[in-house]
Amino acid sequence: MKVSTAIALQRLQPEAVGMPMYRAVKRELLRAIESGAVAPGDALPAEAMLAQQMGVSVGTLRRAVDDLVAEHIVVRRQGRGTFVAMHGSERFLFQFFHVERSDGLRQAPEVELLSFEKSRLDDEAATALGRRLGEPCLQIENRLRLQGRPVVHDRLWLPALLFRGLTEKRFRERPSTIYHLYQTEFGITVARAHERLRALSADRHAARVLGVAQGQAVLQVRRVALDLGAQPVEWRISTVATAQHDYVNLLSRPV
Amino acid sequence: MKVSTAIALQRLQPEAVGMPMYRAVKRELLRAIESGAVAPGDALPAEAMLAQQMGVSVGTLRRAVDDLVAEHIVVRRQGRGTFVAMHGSERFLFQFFHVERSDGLRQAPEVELLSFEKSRLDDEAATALGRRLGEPCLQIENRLRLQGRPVVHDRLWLPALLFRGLTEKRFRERPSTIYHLYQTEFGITVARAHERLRALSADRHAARVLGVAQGQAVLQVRRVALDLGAQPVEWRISTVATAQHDYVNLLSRPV
DNA sequence: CCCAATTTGTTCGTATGTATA
DNA sequence: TTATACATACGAACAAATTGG
Repeated sequence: MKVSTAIALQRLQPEAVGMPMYRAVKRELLRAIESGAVAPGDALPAEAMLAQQMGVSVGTLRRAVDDLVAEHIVVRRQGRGTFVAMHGSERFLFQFFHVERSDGLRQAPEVELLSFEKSRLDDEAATALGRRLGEPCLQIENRLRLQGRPVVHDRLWLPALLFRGLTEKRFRERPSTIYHLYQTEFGITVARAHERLRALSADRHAARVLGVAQGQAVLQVRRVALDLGAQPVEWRISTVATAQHDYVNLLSRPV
Repeated sequence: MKVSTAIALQRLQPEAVGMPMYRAVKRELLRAIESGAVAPGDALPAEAMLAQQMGVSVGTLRRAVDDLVAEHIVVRRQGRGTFVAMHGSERFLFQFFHVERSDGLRQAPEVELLSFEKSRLDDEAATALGRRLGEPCLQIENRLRLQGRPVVHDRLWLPALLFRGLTEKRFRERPSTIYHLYQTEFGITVARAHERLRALSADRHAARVLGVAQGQAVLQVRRVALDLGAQPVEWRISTVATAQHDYVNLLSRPV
């Protein structure tokens, strides 16, 4: 694991910016992370070093990092350093996967690839991704199992321009989560997402994949995933069989 | 609006507590708010005053208040003060109401009371509320309209012991949201909630209330609302007609 | 096992800026 | 205008966790 001792950073002048210093510092750090100057998993330079480089006090630097921590963009470890957050199963489960068994049992799903093909963005996907209709994309279909049972059917649309060189083989042989693959192989970090949920009747395809009766009520989750710069990078429609599982949402978890 | 100039607060000794001072300060402030020493809408004493009373620096005091702000328990207003957060339509919409029209239009619902009766907790409600089976409760049924259309059917279970003296008249004639009523009339502040969502087929009752076909897929939201001390105070089952509306969830909103 | 160096975590105090009444 | 309150920024000291010798 690389430890950055110094990275290219702007020295900030007080008042030169129309915002508080700690905001400018945050933007500068974000820029360095987005640009790849510090890769996921790497440690940032120490706080004292960063503060000196950018010409601000340690307190101001920490204020900026506090924000990045709150957004899960970096993680602090006392005695070790501050690291660019990496996507892995823990974070996936915590931040991006909301389905668990009705009795509260929470486990990582087993993912099974159903299909992988080059395609073009339809109207809905193009709109969601803020891209042009008909733009080339990769379309991927997964089935997720929990406790051995098929529970989620995922369909993903990825703009081909953002994922150049992604093949079925590379996708299938990823060592960790999908978002980990985006991050390590394509420099795309999913920072947050918007989801819209609705109930509908399972169509023939979804029913077959999930092993439920056609017409059965299922939960549909439509997600746009955004990168660090808030640019849409993935459009996903998940269908969830909620006979024995729930979609869980915690409103205002305690700190 | 009352402005507290001094409230009963413990003076904290460093090291006397097995946690950082700012955590102890936060707990002490929470205690004061829970006890009603500062009522919702009231201003806390100024930061300098609080810091002096509790024997900590302003920086430490602010660190504690930062946490309370993040949890929406208090709100700061520069130049005015720090206020105990009040439940109102804005907060309701922002934190506890997740249904909006599919095109993204977000409005406060019109609420219509369908029934109000004294009852007893069934197994499911008792479990959710952490109370004994058969304990007296109030059971309330509402219909919520968005853009004139019936969209949500709510059933609420309230432990009678926590809402003594709540009558249909008082409930019906509340001037604002339900959570505002809990807060102002019963000293119960809903601070957060857990929700579990699933899809199912509308039963006859829900279908009639929402004006959809029986057997139509609808979204069911089961919510436990917790007060400041994390005690369950309300159990609610909402049924949402998602033909033209969605349940919206923002994962990691930016700060 | 202990020590020393490094890094983040906590706490203090002070000064100045900005918004409000 | 003045006073008050929160917001930003600085600098310093020590505590706690980690790592490597």
